[in-house]
Amino acid sequence: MEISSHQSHLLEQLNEQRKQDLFCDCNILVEGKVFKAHRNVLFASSGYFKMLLSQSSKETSQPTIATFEVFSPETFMVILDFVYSGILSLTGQNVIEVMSAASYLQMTDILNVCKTFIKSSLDINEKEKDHYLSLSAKSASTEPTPARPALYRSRRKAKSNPRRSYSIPDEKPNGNENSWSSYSSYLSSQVILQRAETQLSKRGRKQSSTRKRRKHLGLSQSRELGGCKSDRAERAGASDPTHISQGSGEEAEFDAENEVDQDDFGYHPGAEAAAKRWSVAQLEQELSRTPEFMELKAEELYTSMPTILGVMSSWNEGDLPRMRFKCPFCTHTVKRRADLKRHLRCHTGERPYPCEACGKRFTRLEHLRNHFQTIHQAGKLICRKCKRQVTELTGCVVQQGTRRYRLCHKCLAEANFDSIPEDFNPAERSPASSTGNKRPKWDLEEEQKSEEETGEEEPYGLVVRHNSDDIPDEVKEKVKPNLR
DNA sequence: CTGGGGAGGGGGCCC
DNA sequence: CGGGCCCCCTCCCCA
Repeated sequence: MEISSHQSHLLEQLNEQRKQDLFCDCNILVEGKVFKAHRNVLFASSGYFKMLLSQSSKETSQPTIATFEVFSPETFMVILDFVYSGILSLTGQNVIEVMSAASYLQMTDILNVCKTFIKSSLDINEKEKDHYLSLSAKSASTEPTPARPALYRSRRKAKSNPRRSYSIPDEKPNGNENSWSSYSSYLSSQVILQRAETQLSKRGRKQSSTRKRRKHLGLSQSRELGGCKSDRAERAGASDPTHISQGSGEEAEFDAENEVDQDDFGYHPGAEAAAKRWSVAQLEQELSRTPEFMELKAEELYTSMPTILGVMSSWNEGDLPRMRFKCPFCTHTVKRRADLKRHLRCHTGERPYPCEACGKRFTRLEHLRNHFQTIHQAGKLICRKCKRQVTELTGCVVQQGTRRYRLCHKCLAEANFDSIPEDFNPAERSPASSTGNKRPKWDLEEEQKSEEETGEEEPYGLVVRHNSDDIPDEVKEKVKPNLR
C-alpha cells in the first residue's frame, strides 16, 4: 500500500528542518552568504554535490562547507528552494543564471525546465513578464533521466492564467533528428533567444574586457566550466573575473536546438582529483588558468562536437540553399568550417599563440603578430612628440604606463623620463628562442632584426616594460612556442 | 568628464 | 583549409 502524500510530506519536513537549522550538516558558502542544508538531500539532488560528497563521505563528524563563487546567492536560493520543495521559481530575469548554475551543479531537471521555459516563451506573449513556473515535486525526483519528460506547472500569478502542465519534449541525445537542418526553426528560435542572447553577448563583451583586465593583472583566463556568475555581475555593473566558458555550459544550454550532450560540457573530469577538497570551484579556477587546460578543453570540445554542424539555409526564395556552420554555443553561423573553428576559440578560451616575449597568449597568429610588432617592436619609427621620423639611431623606444612609443633623443631629453632604460635582450626574454622550425617567420625576422637592434640600440637603452609581475609563474614556465 | 588613441578581439572574405 | 588582410567594435588609458 502506497501513501502518495508521504513523499511530499517528507520533503516538507526536511524543508522545515532546513529552515530551523535542524540536523543541517552542510554549509554552502555562496559569495559570502551561508546556506545550510542536509548532505543527503544535496547528494540526492545534484550530480555536483554527489561527486563532492562522495569524495568526503568519510568525515561526517564535522559540518561540511562548500564554497561557490560562480553564481549568486539569489540564484542558489532558487535552486535550494527547489531542492527542498520541488518548486522552481523561474523568471525571465533569472532563468539564464539558474540554468547556468544548474549546469554547474549538474541538475538535469532544472536544466530541462529552463530550456522549456525559454522554448515556451516562443508561444507566450512577450508582454507577459515574470513567468513563474514551478516544477512538480514528482518530476523533481532524484532520478535524472533526461529522456523522461519532466512536468512542471505554471505558477503564474495571473488568475486568468490557470496552471498549465507542460511536457518537455523528449531529449534525444542520440536521436536521428537533425535539428540543425531546420533553419526556419533556428530563425524562429532566435526571436525568443534574442533577448537572452543580447545579455550573453553583452556579457561576452564584458568578459572579453574582463579577460583583458585579468591579463593586465597578470592573470591568464580562468575557465569555469559549466558555471558562471553570468549576467548578475553585468546587471550590477561589477567586473567579474569570470571567464567565457560558461559558454560551454550556459550558452550551450541556451541553444535549444543543440543536440550536443550538454552534460559533456558541464562535467569536468579534469577536476575530479580536485574534488577531494571542498573549495573545488576555486581549485577548478586555479586549474583552469593554465593554457594546457584550455587546450585540453578545446580538444574535448572539438571531439565532442556534433558531427553535423551545418544548417541548410535559403536566404532568398529561389536561391540555392547554402550550407552554413552553426556554433553549438551561440547563434552565430559561418560559411566555412574553418571560420567556425576559429570562432569556437572565443568559447573554448583556447589561445594557441603565445607571445614568446611576454607570454601573453592569443587566439590568432595575426593578433600575436600585431601584438609583437606594436608592443615588443614598437614598429612606428616616428617620434611621438615632434612627429619627426626617427631611425634606430636617432630615436629609442620608451614606455610610459601601458604605452610604448618612440622618441627622438631630443624629445627624450626634454621629457626627462623617470623610466630607467632596460636593455632588451630577446634571447633572454624569449624562452622559446631555440624552438627551431616551428617558429613563425616573423619571429625569425624579428630575431635577425633584434640582433641588429641590440647592437645598435643598446647605447640608448630600449625601455621595455618588464612583465614579470604580470605573468604568473606557472604561465611563465609554461610559455611555449606556438602549439600548432 | 570627455575625446582620442592604443590594444585586443572577432567576423568576413580573399588567396 | 590555413593564412592573412581588412574592417569594426569594445575597453582602457591618458591628456
